[in-house]
Amino acid sequence: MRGLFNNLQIKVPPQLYIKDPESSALGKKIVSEGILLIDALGFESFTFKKLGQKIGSPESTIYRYFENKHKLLVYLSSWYWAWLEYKVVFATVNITSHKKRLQKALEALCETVQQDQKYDHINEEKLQKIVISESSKAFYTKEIDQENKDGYFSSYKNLCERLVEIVKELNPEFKYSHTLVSTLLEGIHLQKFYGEHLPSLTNVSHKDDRTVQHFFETMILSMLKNG
Amino acid sequence: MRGLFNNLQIKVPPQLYIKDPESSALGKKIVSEGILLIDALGFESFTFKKLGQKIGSPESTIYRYFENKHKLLVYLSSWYWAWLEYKVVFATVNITSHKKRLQKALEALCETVQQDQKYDHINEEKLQKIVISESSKAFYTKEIDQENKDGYFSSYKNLCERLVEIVKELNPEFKYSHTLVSTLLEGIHLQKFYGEHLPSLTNVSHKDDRTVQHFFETMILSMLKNG
DNA sequence: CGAATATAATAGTAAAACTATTAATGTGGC
DNA sequence: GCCACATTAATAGTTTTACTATTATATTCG
Repeated sequence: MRGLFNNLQIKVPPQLYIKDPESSALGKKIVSEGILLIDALGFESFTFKKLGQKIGSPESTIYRYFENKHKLLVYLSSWYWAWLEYKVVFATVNITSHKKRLQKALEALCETVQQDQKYDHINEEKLQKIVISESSKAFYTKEIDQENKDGYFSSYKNLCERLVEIVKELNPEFKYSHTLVSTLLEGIHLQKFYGEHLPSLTNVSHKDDRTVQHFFETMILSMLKNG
Repeated sequence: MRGLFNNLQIKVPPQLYIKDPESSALGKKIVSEGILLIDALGFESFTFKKLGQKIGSPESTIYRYFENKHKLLVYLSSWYWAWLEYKVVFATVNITSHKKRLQKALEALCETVQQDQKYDHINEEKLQKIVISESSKAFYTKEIDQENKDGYFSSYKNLCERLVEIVKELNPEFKYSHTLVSTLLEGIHLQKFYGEHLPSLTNVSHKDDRTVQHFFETMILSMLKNG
């Protein structure tokens, strides 16, 4: 995927920020250093004050870009989902075999991001780590219904729809394509997380992308055949 | 499942509490009112101070039972997993057909708990809601490796092992039984959560236990046949 | 009944999660 | 090049959270 997106701007729902962080150098710095700091400290210990110290700005400046750290997390997750959607689209374009399309999509979803080629100011490798370990906190809140209504999760939904299309090509009769796809997406991250931290709950070992991919390919193909 | 466990004590790893909340009336009140309050406020807004006000005790008293609210959450989750394990065991005992055993286990896992029969002082209905929306926060922390080493997640692992046995009966050759079971357990909760809050990501509707059960039964049986 | 233990009542601290105010700096238009 | 305007820096302040500490008052258990 090297350099593929150099001229593409990933779109994130604007209700997630106060001022678009892509619109200034400081905004980009907030995002790029924010990723590094959340990855280093974990979301609970991450604060705007610490981020301010890291980038040499007062925390009040960061508040002019993001209402609070929760919204920053939703923003980062959305960016990741939108980026993944592009990866899936490019990986499957021009491929005609339905099965091959599924396999290519799964490969894009399961691969552990390498640090060699960065999209602009964003470290996708660390962002992926954040999404794996922190992104569920973005929707397990009491405000989810309102935030959903306000479109906070549209990037994730877009990715899901994209994958539902690929599933439906293989079996248009299948009744649970959305359930299958959402189980897949969360399942991939869960298995990677377990592989690293709770190995007794999984058969995949750390950074073993192939096993994850093979498991979920088997899952989808056999369900579409028998479901 | 009415009254089945009236004389059974659910065991939770003792490293999760400072003083066993089952050992005093106040401890039980902390747990029972804690469940209600976390359900009402969400875990982020829940504090020991608010819980203290609700039970008429100072927060310092609660700290003598639980080190912090994170450990209370791990305690509650562990109680739930241990309780679910018993449910699965009782649902499958004396059943000889391997397939029937799986179906009974899935039924126990998927059913939405009713409030009619309470285990002792614990409101399982609300506890289940908490586990669905909050329990992932119990392990998505920076301390997971140490906490895992300290045995915080043994109840969950026990439940997984129990289900792995049932899967292995059906196909002893299957290489991904742990991955299958952990995908199942999280998947059930995820689908219930989506059914309630993000319906466009799922084909199950709110409290539609049968669809969830059927989906995962199809998933397991078809994977064991084709994997 | 007395000693240990649990709980209540109260106070206090450091940090988190903001909000507000003013000063300095930069930038775009004329 | 300078003025207007917007952005950022510097600083301070508030409320709440997540604890810790101290002492007084009940309880209970040997």
